[in-house]
Amino acid sequence: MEQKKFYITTPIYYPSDKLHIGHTYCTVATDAMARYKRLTGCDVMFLTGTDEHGQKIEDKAKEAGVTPQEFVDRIVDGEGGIRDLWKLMNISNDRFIRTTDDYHVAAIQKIFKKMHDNGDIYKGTYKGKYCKPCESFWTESQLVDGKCPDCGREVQDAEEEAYFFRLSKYADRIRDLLENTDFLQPRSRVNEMVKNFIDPGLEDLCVSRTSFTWGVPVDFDPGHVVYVWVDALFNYTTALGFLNDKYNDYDHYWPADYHFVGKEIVRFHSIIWPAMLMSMDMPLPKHVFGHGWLLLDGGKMSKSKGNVVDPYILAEKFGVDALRFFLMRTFPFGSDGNFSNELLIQTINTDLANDLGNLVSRTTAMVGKYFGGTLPAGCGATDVERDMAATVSGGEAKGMLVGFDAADDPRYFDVDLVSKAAALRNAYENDMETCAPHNALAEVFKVIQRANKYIDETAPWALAKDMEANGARLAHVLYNLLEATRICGILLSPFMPESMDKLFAQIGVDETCRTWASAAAWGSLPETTAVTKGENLFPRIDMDKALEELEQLEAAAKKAALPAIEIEPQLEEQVDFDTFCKSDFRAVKVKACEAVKKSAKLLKFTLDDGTGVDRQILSGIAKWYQPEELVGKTLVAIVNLPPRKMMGHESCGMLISAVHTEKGEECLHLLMVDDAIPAGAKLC
RNA sequence: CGCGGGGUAGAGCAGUUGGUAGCUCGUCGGGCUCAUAACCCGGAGGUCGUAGGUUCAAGUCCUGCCCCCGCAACCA
Repeated sequence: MEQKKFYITTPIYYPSDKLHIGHTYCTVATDAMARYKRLTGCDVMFLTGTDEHGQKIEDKAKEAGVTPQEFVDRIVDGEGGIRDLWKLMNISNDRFIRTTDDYHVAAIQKIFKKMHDNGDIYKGTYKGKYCKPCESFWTESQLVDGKCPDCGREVQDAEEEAYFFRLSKYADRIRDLLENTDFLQPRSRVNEMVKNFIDPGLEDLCVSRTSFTWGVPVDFDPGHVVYVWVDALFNYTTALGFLNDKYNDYDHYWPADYHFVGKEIVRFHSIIWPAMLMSMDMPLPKHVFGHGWLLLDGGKMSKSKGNVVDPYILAEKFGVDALRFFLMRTFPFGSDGNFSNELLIQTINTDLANDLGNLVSRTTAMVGKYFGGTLPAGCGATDVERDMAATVSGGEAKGMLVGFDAADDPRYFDVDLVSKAAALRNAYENDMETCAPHNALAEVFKVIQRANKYIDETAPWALAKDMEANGARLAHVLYNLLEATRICGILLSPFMPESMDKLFAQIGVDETCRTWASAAAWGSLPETTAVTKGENLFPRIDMDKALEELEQLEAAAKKAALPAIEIEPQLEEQVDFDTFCKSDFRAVKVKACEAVKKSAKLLKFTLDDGTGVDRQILSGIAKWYQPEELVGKTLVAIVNLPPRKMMGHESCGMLISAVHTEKGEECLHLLMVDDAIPAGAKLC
C-alpha cells in the first residue's frame, strides 16, 4: 500500500522584528499536526520559513546601519533568532525556506516571466500618494488623516510604473472555490472573504515595485522588483523544487494538504494564491486554515502597545512542552483567544500537574511499592477486555458494556475505563482531522480524569493489605492504569514529544507500543514491563510567585531590548538660509523661576533678555529641573515666537534644550552657556 | 444599511448536525490517603444580551433591536 503523503506549511514570517507568542502559536499548531500525521504513518513534509524582502526590511536595515541581507541574517540565523526559537520550541519542520535563498530567487524570476508571457502579468501604472521626504508610496486607505502615516506630512498624487496581475480574471473561479468547496476553513472565514473582497469586485494586483530595491529583480525589466505576492506565496512550491534544482519533490508533495495561516493573511492565501496558481496552471492546495489570534487584555498584541508576549521567557520558565500544550489545549483553533499568564499557569497546574503528572506519579509509585517495579505475568488484558476494546475502537456502539453491575462487581470499573480508553483514539482522530486540536486534547484529558477516578474506585491501597487474596486483582488494576496512561501518552506525543518520551520511560513503554496502531489496541503493553517512578513530569507552579517573577523577567527583557541612547533622526528637508535667519536666538539669564500651580510639567521663568524689560517664558521641563537650581543660569531662548498662553500664563518665546532617549526614557538638558555671555547676546 | 466576530453560573471559557446547559478557577460540604497539600464525590450559583417568530422541542434556525471588539492591501 502506498504511504499517504501530507504536506503542511506555516506562513513564512517577516523578520523585521523578533517573533512573539502569536507566531509561536501558529508554528506549534502546525508542528503538532505534522507530528500527528507522522504518527498515523503519513509521509509528511512540513515547511516553514521567512519572507525577507520588502521596503520595511530595507528601511529597518538602513536604520540599523547594515545591509538588508545582514539585517535578516541576524534575525533569522542569529542568536535568539527565528531558527533558534523553533529549535527551542522543538519544531520538527523538514525544511526551512528563506526568500533570499538563491534557488528561490531564481525560481521566482522564472515564475514571474511565465505569468508575464502567458499574459496574466502586464505593465501598467500604479497610482497612489507619495510622501517626498519619506520617499514612500501610500494608498489612499493607508493615509492617516490624509497625511503620510510615517511622518504626518502632506502627500502628493503620484504614479509609478508597475506590473499587474490579472486577478480579476479569476474572480468567478475563486468564488466557486470558496463557496462550494471546503478549501477555506473554518467555514466562517468564507463569508468574510466573499463579502469583503469578491463581492465588491476583484481588482488587478500590483506585483512589482520600483520604489525600493530589496527584492527579487524582474530580470527582463531592470528597476522593477517582484512585489511580495509572487515572491512570498510561491515559496510553498519552490521549497519543493519547483523550477529549481535545489530540491526535487514538487511532484511528490504538491499540492499542499494544509496551509495554516493567521486570519489576517487568509485573504492572500484564499484569493490571491489560488488565482496565481490557476494562472500557472498548477494544482491548488487542498485546504487553507485561518486560525485565530491570541489577544492580550482583549486587544491585539502589538509592538506599539508594548504588550507582546515573549515565548522565550515562557518556555524557559515553564518548559517548552507545557507552553506548547497550553497553546493547543486552551484556545479553540479557529477563533481568537485571550492569552494571560494566569491562564497559562492554571492550565499547567490543572491538566499537567494535578491530572496527568499526578496520575503517572501515583501509578508508578504503587507498582514500585507493591510489586517492586514489575507486575507479575498474567495481570494483563483479559480476552473479554480485548474484545470489548476492539469493538469500541472499531467505532461501534459504546453502550454494550457487558453485564457488570457496579454494586456487586468491581470489574464494572475496569470495563468503563477500558472502553473509554479504547474509544479515545477515534474521537481524537476525528478532532485532529477537522483541525480541532483543542477538542482532541479535551478528549484525552477526559480519559486521564477517568483513570484518576478509577484509582479511587478500585482503592489499590486497600487491596494491597491482603496480597495473598487480592494480589492478582491489584496487579490487574495497576496494569489497566498503565495501559490507559500509555494510550493517552501516545496521543499526547504530537503536542509534548519530550515529556511523553519521559513518561514512556517511566511506565516502561518501548517503541513497539508507542505506535498509532497500538493506541487502539488495548493490552499492547507487555505485562511484566519495568516501571520506574522518575522525577515529576510536570511540577506544580506557585501562581503568585511565578507571576511576580514573570513580571520582573518581562520588565527586564523589555528594558534590555531598548536602545541605550536614541536620538531623533535628522530632517532630510532643507531650510533656506533666510528662513533660518528669521529665528532670533538670544542668551538669557534666569532672574526667577517657579513651578506653575496645578501643572505637573510647567516651570515659569522670569528672564533678563538684555532689553531691560523682563521676559516671561513657560517651559515644560519640571520633570527634569527644580526651579531654584536654575536661578542665575545663562540659557538660550528663541525670543520672536508669537506669545502663547499656557495654564493662564503668557509665554513669550521658548527655552532651548537638548533631548534624547535613554533606555526608552526621555531625557532633557537645558542648554546652559558660559555666564560670561551678557544677557541679550544674539546667537548666529 | 461597509464587512466580520462576540454577548452562556462570581471570573474565564466550551457547546458539532435543534431533544434533559457543560468545563476550569473560586465557593460550601463530604470521602480517601496510592500520589506533585495532589485525587474522588456532592451542593449552591445561569429565565444562555433583548424582543418576537418557526417547531412537539431552540443557547443551537429566522427577523428586529441594544451593547462590546476587530478589520478596511501585507503585525500569526
